[in-house]
Amino acid sequence: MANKKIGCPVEVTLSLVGDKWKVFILKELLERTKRFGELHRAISGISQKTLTQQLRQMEKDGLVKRKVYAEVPPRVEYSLTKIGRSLKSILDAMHKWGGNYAALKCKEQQDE
Amino acid sequence: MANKKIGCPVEVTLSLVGDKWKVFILKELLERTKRFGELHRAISGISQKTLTQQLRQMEKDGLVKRKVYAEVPPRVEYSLTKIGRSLKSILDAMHKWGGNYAALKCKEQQDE
DNA sequence: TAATATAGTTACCAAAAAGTAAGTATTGCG
DNA sequence: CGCAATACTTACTTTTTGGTAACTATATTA
Repeated sequence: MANKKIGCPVEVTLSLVGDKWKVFILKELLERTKRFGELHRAISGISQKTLTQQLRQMEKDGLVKRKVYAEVPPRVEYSLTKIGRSLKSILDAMHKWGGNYAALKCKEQQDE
Repeated sequence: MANKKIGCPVEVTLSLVGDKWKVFILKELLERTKRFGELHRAISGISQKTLTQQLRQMEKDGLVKRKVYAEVPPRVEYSLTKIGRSLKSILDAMHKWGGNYAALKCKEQQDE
């Protein structure tokens, strides 16, 4: 498949934050640094496995920083990097557009 | 799953354009109105089935208009609605961010 | 009359993503 | 000693997504 390799910059962005789990994680971490357990409780419906996977990918992508404390029971804190925080503008744009769209659709339904 | 129902506006947006096929279709139709076959040839790697599915969903979502001509062989033209065109700003934001990110990553690699 | 072109649809199969549930590691505490 | 707490990891299963290839419908054209 020719489109498998991510070429276009839009696809780059999409591959980094184009799914709901990453958006949820981003939203939580934009608030503040959080621990693994906090994230798990905050994002209802996500499994440990998926949360770990997404966080690891985001770490690899340079969006998230993972800090492990040498304690028992273990403590791991996740925070956004500068690049990660810069995604806020994208989320804001999507938020604004989505809100607008929902309002339009709502009005449309009432007209029927 | 509590997050299945799309609540947050960001998710609304993501559900409408959060995958590569829809982005590709949007890119083609932002150029101009195109026929089914044109889209199929322009978007390398997409199958007829998937193209149809995505177009139908986008039509349902009010992003795309489907115009059927009563001809044989059949002619069907797809174009963006006003709402569909308004997604350009989102794509542009993603394009800009993605380009920036790629440039950063590229520089980073050279530093190693 | 038979082939052609276009825009699909359908049945079947493969791959990817995500959930479930159980297991791991470690140290402090009772 | 044995249990609690936290952050995972792993094996297995389910769900979702998408591909392939064959089939359809029909006016026009040779």
